[in-house]
Amino acid sequence: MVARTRFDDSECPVARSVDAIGDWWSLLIVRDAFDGSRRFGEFQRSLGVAKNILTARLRTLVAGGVLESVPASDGSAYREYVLTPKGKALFPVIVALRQWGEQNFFTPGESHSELVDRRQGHRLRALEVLSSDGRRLDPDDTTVHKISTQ
Amino acid sequence: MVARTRFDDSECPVARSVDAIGDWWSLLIVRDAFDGSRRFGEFQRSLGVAKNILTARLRTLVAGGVLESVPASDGSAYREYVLTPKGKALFPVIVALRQWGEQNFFTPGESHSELVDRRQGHRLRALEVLSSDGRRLDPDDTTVHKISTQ
DNA sequence: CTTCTTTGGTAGCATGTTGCAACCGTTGTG
DNA sequence: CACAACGGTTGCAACATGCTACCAAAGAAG
Repeated sequence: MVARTRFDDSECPVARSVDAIGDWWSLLIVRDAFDGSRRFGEFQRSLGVAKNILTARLRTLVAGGVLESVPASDGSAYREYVLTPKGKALFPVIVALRQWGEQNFFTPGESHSELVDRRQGHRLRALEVLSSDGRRLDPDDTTVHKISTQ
Repeated sequence: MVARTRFDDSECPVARSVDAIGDWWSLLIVRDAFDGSRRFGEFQRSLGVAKNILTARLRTLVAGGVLESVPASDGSAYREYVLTPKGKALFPVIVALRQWGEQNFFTPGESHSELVDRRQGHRLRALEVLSSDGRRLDPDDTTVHKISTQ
């Protein structure tokens, strides 16, 4: 599916997002980028992914405007991969997946990595889906509308 | 990767979530479930996915506790697939992907489906990542901590 | 109760993608 | 200058995907 079936033409934003990211590896690359990974080798060691796959995914992410290839920050001749603004905008997606995982796939007390507020070292507040006037919304409180924007 | 490489043993909640969902089709199935699809045929027509793939994905999602197979609500002998509480907890993930897609992959004025507050018909508020004391957090304001919970 | 259609799959096969291991040029290091 | 590390590329085997055809059970029509 990754390369053959495309959702680009879908009018569902979820489908376009999914298509733009590419596959799960790509999402984990983005996660690592949020966690500070920048270099090819860092991603490779962290993920344990085959190098040819990593190469392909990094290329896709750069082509899709999620990552950007920049000169290495340490002055070496190598390059680094950093999140673009579009990539950083994936933050809520990663946080949402992280919180879902924490709540559903860890037994209480089981060790896991944790995303914390840098200033206070505290865990983040759980994401909330809110209406425009600030009410907390459950899935059942929402409905999908086919519209022309305008 | 979907079936061979497993992230189950990872201590990163994002990886476990990704592994639990399975693949992109599964996520789109979940999206459709949020949008009201319940029957095999509904998912199949909506997604255009091959039936054997859909069969496999539905099974995985049921096995993973995301969906549940229940008797059809219309009294027929067929079965329906509905979100479990764990599945409904994916709501912020879907909303986050949707908002990212809306903001990055549609030209202003381009038609797309929209998730609205059922009560008022308004668009949802953009998801915000917040600290425990309610400050809005950017990716750079956070850091990943390896901890033992407790 | 008989036939036709819909539903919800399964089976087999061609094709595409993934993962692995080996290789390789360039860059950094002692 | 030698040697290791980095960042890939290539080829191949194994696996997963997508397509089409097929099929049994259920529902609808008469």
